[in-house]
Amino acid sequence: MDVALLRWPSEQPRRAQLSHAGLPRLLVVEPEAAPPLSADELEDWVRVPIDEVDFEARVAGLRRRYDTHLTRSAAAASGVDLCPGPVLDADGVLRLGAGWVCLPPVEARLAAALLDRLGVVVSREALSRAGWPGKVPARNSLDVHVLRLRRRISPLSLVIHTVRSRGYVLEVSDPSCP
Amino acid sequence: MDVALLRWPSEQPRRAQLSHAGLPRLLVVEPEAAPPLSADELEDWVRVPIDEVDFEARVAGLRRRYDTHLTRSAAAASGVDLCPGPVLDADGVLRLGAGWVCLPPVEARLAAALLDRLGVVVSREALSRAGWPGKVPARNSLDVHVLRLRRRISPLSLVIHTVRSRGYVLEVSDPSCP
DNA sequence: TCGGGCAATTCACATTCACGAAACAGGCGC
DNA sequence: GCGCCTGTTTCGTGAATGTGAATTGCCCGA
Repeated sequence: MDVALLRWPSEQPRRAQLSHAGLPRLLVVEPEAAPPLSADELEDWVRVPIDEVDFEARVAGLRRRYDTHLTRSAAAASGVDLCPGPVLDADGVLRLGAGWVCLPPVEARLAAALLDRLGVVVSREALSRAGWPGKVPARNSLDVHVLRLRRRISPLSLVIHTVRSRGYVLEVSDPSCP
Repeated sequence: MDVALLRWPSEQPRRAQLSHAGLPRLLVVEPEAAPPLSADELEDWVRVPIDEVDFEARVAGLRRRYDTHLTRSAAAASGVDLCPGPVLDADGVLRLGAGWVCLPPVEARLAAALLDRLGVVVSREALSRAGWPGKVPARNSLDVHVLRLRRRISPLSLVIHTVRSRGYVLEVSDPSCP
């Protein structure tokens, strides 16, 4: 997950979308425009021109706040009503509710592709491209890795259904969190 | 309550005090100095010279975050009893609940880096930088110190998980305090 | 209905590499 | 000198990935 960059105030609608989705964003304030007013910890802003070091510091700060924010909401979800879907962070850690598993590189890429289309069929070709960028894996490699991914994520109540000769579908099977 | 203004990095100790006290603060970064790294939502920074409007916007943002922060903690306090996480003081004493252990310098720095991102993956590179500032330790030095740190903190129900080829995660394993 | 054929699952290795753990040695303070 | 902290060497173990082959299951035509 990365920090979204957008212009302020011209991209205000997108800011609202991101805010609603709970995603971190950095507003680049246009000249003469007033800075945004926000109490959202997942939002920050800069005015250009800006030193590159300072810019990176703003982005890094947002990332760190987002990470701790994810951790907090994962903890909160275990206790109360919040019900975020499965989330795969940049370190290959897949979280759902209170539980988490860490995925090795290939499986992390496969999981990312499946999560992108949660509940929708993902073709074997798309999975091959996602799991092995720049290569074409042997026919069985994908099967085996799907098998291993299945076993690894089953404790999280995540299930990969096969749609014969079409592809695979990732679904949350736990009824406690539709 | 107002936002505290202080120079960075020359007033670093005061920043630590304010951070510990949970008070909002705006760091004024001195010329040529690197911006602070922080995941604290009650902290922000500016580099002078700065437009007065932008400055006020930063202060106002901190105030708003502080207000919502107060509201949240009040709600949390009224709901369930506070459950303080592990704390590492400046003398290298690590406390959690009733127990405590004292950590030697290297392990204290590693623990600080892990505590800073409790529940989140910390890369081996980040840990190396944290544990050995200005040096690059041998491959196994980090392994051995993580091993020693693991053994030292296990009585406190603190666990360091390995995320293979990515880093380490510190977690509180005691179910009495999630 | 039966069997061929294909798709998918599963197992059984082999290889490589990251990490864990023990043992040892130097240094420093009490 | 003794004990603790630290760094280094060395070896073992397990994880990640790839590959081949045996097995299962489904669809469809004879």
